[in-house]
Amino acid sequence: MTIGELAKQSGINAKLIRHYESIGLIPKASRTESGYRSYKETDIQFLRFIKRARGLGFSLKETKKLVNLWRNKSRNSKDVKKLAQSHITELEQKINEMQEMLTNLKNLAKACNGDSRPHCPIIKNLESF
Amino acid sequence: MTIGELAKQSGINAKLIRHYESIGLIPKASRTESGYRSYKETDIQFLRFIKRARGLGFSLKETKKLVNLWRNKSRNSKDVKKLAQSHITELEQKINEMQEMLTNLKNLAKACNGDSRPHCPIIKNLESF
DNA sequence: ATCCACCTTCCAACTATTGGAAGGTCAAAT
DNA sequence: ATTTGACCTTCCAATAGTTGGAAGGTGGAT
Repeated sequence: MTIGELAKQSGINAKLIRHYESIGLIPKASRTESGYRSYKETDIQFLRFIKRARGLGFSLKETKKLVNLWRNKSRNSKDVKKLAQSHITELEQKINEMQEMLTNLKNLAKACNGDSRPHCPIIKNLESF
Repeated sequence: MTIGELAKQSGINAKLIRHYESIGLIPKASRTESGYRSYKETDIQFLRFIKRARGLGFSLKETKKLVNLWRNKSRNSKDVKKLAQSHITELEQKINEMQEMLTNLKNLAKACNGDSRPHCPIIKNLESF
């Protein structure tokens, strides 16, 4: 299976698969005589795992840890949960930050006439609040 | 006023001020004979404006546009509002994405025992859902 | 004269992904 | 047999934003 086929099957494009290999997130692929990367069926599952972890917002480092836990048949679910929990906290923080930005900005935008005159509460607010 | 003093007054550190200058977000500072950057009082206001725009989540490009609108005494508040509105939309999208991640992850974490056994719904979910 | 805190520039790291350039390979059609 | 197009290879760079260090110059006080 070529990298292009794997990309199609996994939903991660070839460029990114090579990149993931280069940073050690995935192991080095075996090669054909001519130097093409060669993959097995199980690699599809592997990359899909990564894609899903990324889809939950895990960083590449966290994803790497999750992969290791996945591989480790004698893992403690505690360790997985801990990882998830800390990511949950991060997400909550970021959401709260952005939510606050959003609220502020919405209030400002509501107060702005949005016409052809220069007066603007948004600018006023940025000038000094 | 040196860059260090400006940094203290504006809340943007010296390194970043130099960087903002290098990318053209702020104009090139005048220099003393020995080559030190030299700033005026009004530069504090300027940098604070930038800091606030960043605090609302505007990108550096958007911030640059806001600076231009601020400078432009014959601006249309419409243009400011448009900028704000598109940023609001971006924020809402990102918040929604992250909120969905958060909800999914919370459900998985709740279902995970978090003990010393390997069974884990989080891993199960990543394997295939 | 020396010392410390500050300033200068340049280069690199971080996170994650994408893009291009320059070149090799495979399979099918001519 | 050769050409074409789609694929593969590596390497280097850009995106966004900030931070870090190295190597060296300057200011002011002791």
